[in-house]
Amino acid sequence: MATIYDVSVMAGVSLATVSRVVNNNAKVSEKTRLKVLEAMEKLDYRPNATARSLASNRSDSVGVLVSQLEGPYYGTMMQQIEEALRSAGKHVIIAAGRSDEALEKDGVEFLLDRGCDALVLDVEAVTDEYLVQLAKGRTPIVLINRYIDAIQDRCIYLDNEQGGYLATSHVVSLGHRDVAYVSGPLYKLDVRQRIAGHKRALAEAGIDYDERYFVEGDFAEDGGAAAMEALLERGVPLSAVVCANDRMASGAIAVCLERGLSVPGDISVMGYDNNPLPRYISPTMSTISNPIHEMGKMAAHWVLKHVYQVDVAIAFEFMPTLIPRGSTAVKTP
Amino acid sequence: MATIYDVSVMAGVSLATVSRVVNNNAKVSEKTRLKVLEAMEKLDYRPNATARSLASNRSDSVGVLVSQLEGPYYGTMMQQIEEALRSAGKHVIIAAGRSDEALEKDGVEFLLDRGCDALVLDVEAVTDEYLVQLAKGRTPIVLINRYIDAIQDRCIYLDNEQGGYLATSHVVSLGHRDVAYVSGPLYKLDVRQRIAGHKRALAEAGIDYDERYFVEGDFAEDGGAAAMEALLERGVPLSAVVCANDRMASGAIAVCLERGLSVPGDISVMGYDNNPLPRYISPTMSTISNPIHEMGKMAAHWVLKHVYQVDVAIAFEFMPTLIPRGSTAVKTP
DNA sequence: CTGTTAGCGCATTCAC
DNA sequence: GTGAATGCGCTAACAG
Repeated sequence: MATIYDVSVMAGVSLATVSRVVNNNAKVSEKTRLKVLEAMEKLDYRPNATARSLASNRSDSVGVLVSQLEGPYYGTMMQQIEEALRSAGKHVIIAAGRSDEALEKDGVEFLLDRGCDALVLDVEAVTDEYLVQLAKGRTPIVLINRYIDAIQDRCIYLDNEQGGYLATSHVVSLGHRDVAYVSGPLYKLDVRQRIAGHKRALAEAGIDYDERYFVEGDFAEDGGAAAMEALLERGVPLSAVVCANDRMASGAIAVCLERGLSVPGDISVMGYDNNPLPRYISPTMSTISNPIHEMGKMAAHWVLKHVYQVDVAIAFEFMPTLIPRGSTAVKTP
Repeated sequence: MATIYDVSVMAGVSLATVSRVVNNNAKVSEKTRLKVLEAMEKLDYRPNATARSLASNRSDSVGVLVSQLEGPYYGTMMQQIEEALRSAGKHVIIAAGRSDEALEKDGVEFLLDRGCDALVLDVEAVTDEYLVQLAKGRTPIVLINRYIDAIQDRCIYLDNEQGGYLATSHVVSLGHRDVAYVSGPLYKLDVRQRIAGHKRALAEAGIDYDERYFVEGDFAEDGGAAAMEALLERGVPLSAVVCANDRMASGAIAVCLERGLSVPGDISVMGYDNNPLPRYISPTMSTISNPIHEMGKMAAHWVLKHVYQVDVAIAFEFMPTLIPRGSTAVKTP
């Protein structure tokens, strides 16, 4: 592997001059520049990113920490981030936190130690306090899917309260009053926000909140199925079930159909996230859009703007929208 | 940020000694070790990975290049790789190649320049020759989903020919003889291998291969729908359609149902990959298992074994299996 | 068992 | 416009 020194020798110039033409950040006469370029070419010289990083204290790479890599959710986000960054010559180092506080912190430290120029975090287990503290450090961070007042200028988030509100008010507006809610794990902030929106929609319709209509799920299809079964066991009248994500809604619908209940004839079911599902599925899923890819892209733009001085516009808050489809319908008497 | 020097001063030892206790790779008296650990603790010392990498010529990170990050396919693979590597204290740097030769090469060079200890590649646009050459370099590489004879000891792959064979022989064994095939993009090697298996199954059943029963698709749902429509337009008798992946099979089924054709009553449809699909979908998808997560894990193990001297067993070839479900049935007269 | 010394490959003052 | 010198933080011989 040729080094900058080899190039300088072949070009008959100093090492500093080679560095200048490589980085194109100082005046170099056209003549010597050409000599250097020729030598670089001949030696197939490629700068050593590690050495450059050590000397300059920049790495041209940004760390991304997500809670998991699989599923329809993070893949599209990662794709957007990688794409936006790579097209600006920056690169991505990935770590997965698995919704575990220790693992998330470990991931952050790893990315920090690797000398990332910035961190994009989609984390849920660490505390606000930790993140606020982290934000004071030398490495800029930007949060996806999380709003913290003290560092709101680094938060790219979805208005989940509004999303929860939209979902429930949709079924309420169809005439449903016996509306159950299948939430995600309660330790997650966005889950609690969606619940708050759900409650607001109920209150607005003058419907009392009733614990018997609530089940905590796990965001997985089987969990949605189990939740649906639990609700049916409870023997309370039920005409609509709002789920905190599409996967649980799928499980809930499956249980209904298996028990001979028609969806949406007997029970309306709402999802959340707008996951891609096969087009021939029946019923199609009424859901709430979750523009996660937009947020990923925006997080990348935030980094480009604040760390690499690229001139791009930034939006912080994203609004969910209702996508009514076939799994919800007007309440029949 | 405290450096190793700060620690050595506070502990009253030399810089080399600190390095020894950090790396735990040489005898240090228990007494001085404790002094050092205490100083590290007090200063909240964390080694600078970049400097360490430059000095030692190792980075404890491995590069992973995939053609895309989104979709059900690569997420689960990435997850397995990250998990296996992280639990061994190694880390993952990701790049996406987007099935473009230039981008794939660019990704490889980036990962190489970052000083990755090894590369895991799931690439399709670069030539065998390029990869063989790359394998001769100083950085070990391992290939997923690609078999190259000259470097077979670095290939983790699925027997796609066999998968293609299984898919088609399944419907043939159900009595179908008018069997269409919707392939993926022909420039992809695994696509051609699946086709070869398809042809073998036909030949074995004494069915002549007929171009009118072949459509090149794009691995996307809409492409599968378009392919199905094209097949129906052709006006040839049709009793089964074998698709090169589940997503296209979904599109194909959608078109059948929209046209009032029953699946599998009128037409049997086969998928490939065994993607997760909602449990309430009807018909359920007959498919071929593609143990991509296993292959991801194995690639990580390969790296652990050959680069980091961890003692693990390696399997190179993975066999697809038939998963018959509801979208295929015995041919009715 | 411990300290000294020399780089790893490059960016970045400073002189000239 | 160009070169010489210094150091980024750490590892790895080599002595002792």
